[in-house]
Amino acid sequence: MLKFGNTEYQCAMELTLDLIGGKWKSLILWHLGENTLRFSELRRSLPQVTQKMLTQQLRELEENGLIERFVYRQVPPKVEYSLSEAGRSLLPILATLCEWGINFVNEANAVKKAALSDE
Amino acid sequence: MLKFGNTEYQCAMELTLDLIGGKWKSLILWHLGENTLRFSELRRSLPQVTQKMLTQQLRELEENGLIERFVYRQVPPKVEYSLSEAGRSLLPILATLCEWGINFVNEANAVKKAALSDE
DNA sequence: CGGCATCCCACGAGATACTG
DNA sequence: CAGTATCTCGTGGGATGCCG
Repeated sequence: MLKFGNTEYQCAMELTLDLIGGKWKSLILWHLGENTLRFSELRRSLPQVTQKMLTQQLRELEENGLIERFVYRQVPPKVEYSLSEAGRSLLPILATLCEWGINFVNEANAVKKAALSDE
Repeated sequence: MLKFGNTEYQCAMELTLDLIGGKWKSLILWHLGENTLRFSELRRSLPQVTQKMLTQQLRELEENGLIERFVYRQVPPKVEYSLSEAGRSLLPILATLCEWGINFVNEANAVKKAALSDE
């Protein structure tokens, strides 16, 4: 039995999904990568995500200590986001996941092509 | 640019999320693991997921070739689910993800305890 | 520029009932 | 037992407008 915050989890996968399973979270983490990005840059690199959703997911990621938020006290405002150390430790795993995905579709497409040329 | 089915993806992470990013998908895959489970067994191991949701996610996983579904033609019906080869190839990555999650909360809790004893 | 606050709708998902 | 089908409701999330 695992505990984090005020929630208890039956298994580690549930816990992990709460951390990075949000609709856009892993995509955000992945796009941040080793970079530090301004809010507007992040928006541009994730056009599918609305501003509201992006803000919301960023807040949750920050709360859980996966990313860091740095506010420049100036006008006009400037806010930068970057991965925390914990966030960075996740990057290699996300990279593996991506490779797996690419591999998976490549094989799937290869199988389909072979089937077509059989007809 | 990647293509799978009739969808095009800007980046591999998007593609991967479409495959396993569904609300319960990775949890289902993880619980299946090396086992073959009947529908009812799966339900019992995932009490948070309603029957409707479970069926739906299973269908999508099957469509994408991540799991296999075997129907025994008998009354009462019996249906078994197991990971496909592609699905099994994902298991090690999910395991790493779990470890990361455990590690993450352990460190977070340790930090919190240290802070408390400082007061 | 980087947000909240508000309004509002669509659809995700639960509950229930029925079937091969 | 392992599903579909139907109805329903709550809320996730889009659109818009305002603020430091």
